[in-house]
Amino acid sequence: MERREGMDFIRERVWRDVQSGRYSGRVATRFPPEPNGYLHIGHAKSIALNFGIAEEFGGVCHLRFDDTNPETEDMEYVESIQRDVRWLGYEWADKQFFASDYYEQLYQLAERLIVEGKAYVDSLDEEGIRRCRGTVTEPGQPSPYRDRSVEENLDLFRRMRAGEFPDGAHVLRAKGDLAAPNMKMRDPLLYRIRHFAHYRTGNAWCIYPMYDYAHPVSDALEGITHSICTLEFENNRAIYDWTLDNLYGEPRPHQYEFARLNLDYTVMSKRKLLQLVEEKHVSGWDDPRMPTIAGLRRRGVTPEGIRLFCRRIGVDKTNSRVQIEALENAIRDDLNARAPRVMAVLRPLRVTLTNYPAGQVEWLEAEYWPRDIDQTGSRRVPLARALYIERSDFSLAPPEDWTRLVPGGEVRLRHAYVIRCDEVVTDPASGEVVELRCSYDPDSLGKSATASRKRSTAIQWVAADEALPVEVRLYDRLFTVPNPDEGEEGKSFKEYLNPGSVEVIGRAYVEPVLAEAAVGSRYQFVRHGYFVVDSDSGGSLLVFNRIVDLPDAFASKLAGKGREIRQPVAQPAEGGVGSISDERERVRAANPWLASRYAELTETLGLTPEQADPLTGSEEVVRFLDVVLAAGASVRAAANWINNDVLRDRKGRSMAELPFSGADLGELLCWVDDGTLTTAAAKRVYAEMAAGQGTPRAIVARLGLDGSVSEGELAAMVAQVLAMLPAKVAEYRSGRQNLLGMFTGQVMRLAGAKADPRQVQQLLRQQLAEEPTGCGEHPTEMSDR
RNA sequence: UGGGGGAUAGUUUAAUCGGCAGAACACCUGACUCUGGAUCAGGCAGUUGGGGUUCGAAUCCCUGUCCCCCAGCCA
Repeated sequence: MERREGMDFIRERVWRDVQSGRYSGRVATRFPPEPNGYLHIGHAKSIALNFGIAEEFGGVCHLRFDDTNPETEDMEYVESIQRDVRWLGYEWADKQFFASDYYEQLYQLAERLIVEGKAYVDSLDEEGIRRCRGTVTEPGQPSPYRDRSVEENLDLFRRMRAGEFPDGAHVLRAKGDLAAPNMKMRDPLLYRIRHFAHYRTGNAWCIYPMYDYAHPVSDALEGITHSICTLEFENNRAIYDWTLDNLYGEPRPHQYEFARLNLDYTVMSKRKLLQLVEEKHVSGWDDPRMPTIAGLRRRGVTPEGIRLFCRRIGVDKTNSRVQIEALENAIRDDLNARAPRVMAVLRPLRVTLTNYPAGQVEWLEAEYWPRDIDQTGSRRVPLARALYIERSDFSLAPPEDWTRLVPGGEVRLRHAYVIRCDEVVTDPASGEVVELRCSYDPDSLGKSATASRKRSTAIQWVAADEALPVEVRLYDRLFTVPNPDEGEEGKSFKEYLNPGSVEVIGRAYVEPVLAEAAVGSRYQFVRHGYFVVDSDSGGSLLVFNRIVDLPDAFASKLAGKGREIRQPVAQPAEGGVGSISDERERVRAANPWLASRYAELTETLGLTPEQADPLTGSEEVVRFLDVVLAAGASVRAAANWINNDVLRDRKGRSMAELPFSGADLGELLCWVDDGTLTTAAAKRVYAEMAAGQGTPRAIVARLGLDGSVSEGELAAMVAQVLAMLPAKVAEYRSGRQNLLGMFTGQVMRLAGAKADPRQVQQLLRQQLAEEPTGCGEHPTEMSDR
């Protein structure tokens, strides 16, 4: 783990914690599904993140079932989750846990919170609690039960556990802050009464902990270091921290949030997926159109393909929607190297080779792999007088650039002969083409194409009588719109279901060699896509699922353009009222002294309103400014430095808490004003001051910023930098002027802050302008001039 | 509306805490090909708007805009 470059923000956090020894170098993550549904591709992102981090940092990842709600959870889901995580290629060994195993500890810890006066039993009903919670703009009101004694709370809580009360009679709540702007902190619920048999603990409990309480404690119990969850839990972090700060000390687990995955043309919420299953819009959780892990597996996608996809989409905090093409492409990239090629005809058109002897069958050698795949192997394919080719490989009226078969034209049968279409037989009634009568060129087998045949495509085919009839299921996106969750007003996501999301071809033909294909084996049907043998195969009938099709450059060209481009939303023109500056304006309106100082700054001291505004928002800032000015600094410098640097460092504190005084800053600014220090040097000094490293005078002395670099020294450093970057120098000379900033940065790093960047740039321009002495290809030699 | 989070090519994302805006997918050209696949070469295209500080800003300051989350005894 040397390089942090390219790490997502969570890995970077973990990396820093490992470096700093925050957890003695330990890394423990967890994947915490609730067993109330099947895992989907969004979970795969989380699984890859949590297990991936554990692998990369030599840590562990726990599989924990977050089962705190008996009403929705079930063993079936536990088993499906185990199966899916394992299938994705992750191993948790003995690190499998259940929140339900912690019920007793959770309960004891809750009693402790009660004893410490941090939790209470509330006897308000659901409606009452809701009313007392307030709204996002109004604070909540305390429940009349909030001030019960510890004894009473303890007694009630124990009787809750003992089953003395019906559902909803009481709850245990944390004593939070009812006025907290974060709604989650307004006395969050810790326990509720549920007389409901739990799938693991049966009737042992009738009170169940809430997520916000059970989750952090479970993390702590297991020694988790980094608790990674999705963005919608950001507000819950406050309770997470509250719980663990009260029950455990540092080092303790901390929560980090990332954006969940959204995929175009599908839905990703468990509720909606459950609906699709229960209402039979799909055949089950493992319907090949479902974004579930089970569905993807049935579809024929490999775990490696899914992991490749997860790697490519990355991890961030930005809400995003990933294009379905990204998934499809990862799947293809994975399958390309592992699926042998075979021929299949999905929509057959009969071809008779008129000059091929009836009754003769010729078995031709055919490679399984194209040249560019590093695998070998072949099978034999039967050729006979009667064949099928793809209907779409023949055209009576071909579009421009057509390279397949036309009347009178030739085409290569893949792995076999070149044929010519001599006659087209049509159904007199419908006009439909029913048969092609062709002649083959016996001399064309294995011969490379002659110039005249060069532009023909090699099409797939099967021998009509020898081919194996199979069922083929072609899957397409489940929904007709990219985001079914956000359709028109009042429309359910189900109204966007794609009626053509599956097409079953009851009788397609494949090479006889596939007769022995096992369930789950994957092939590329040449020019069609990747297919897998479905578990519905049985008896004499094989069933193939299309996993993903192949890009078809010709088809997309014919269709016109590529995918539609989403228009960015137009931004309304500016206007409106700024809240922070508004606030300052209100302050000034109520404070004549501030108002007069604002007027003075703008009218007689030459500041713009934008500069004067932040300076006059409070009296302490104005007083600070006065001290800076008294020390002799110019108004302009004082205003800029206070606005851009001091106010940032003060954030959330008072001016008095700054580790330096106005006089210090004034002194520093004087040196800038009179040229003693460069701006760059002053920034450096200021940074030290802000870090509490002493007075400006002391810092200048300590860093050796007094005095200056001689022009000669500087010129030498410039030359040295240019010598180290010959390629960049060449680029610059050929016109990439914006490299000057990079050169400047390099020299400044070498010279330290006391060099004047303006002087550096002047020297750089000079040296770079000098002609490369006739050795443009060897710019290294330019260094010592 | 209070609070929390977010905004970099069409999409998903990098950029060593102020110094070369880089990649992948998509799209377009071309080469190659017994898959209109793959591969290879090239191209199009970006810092949410406006001001400021600085030699230099995606990054710092000010000020707008847009998007997401929170008022379950779900997780």
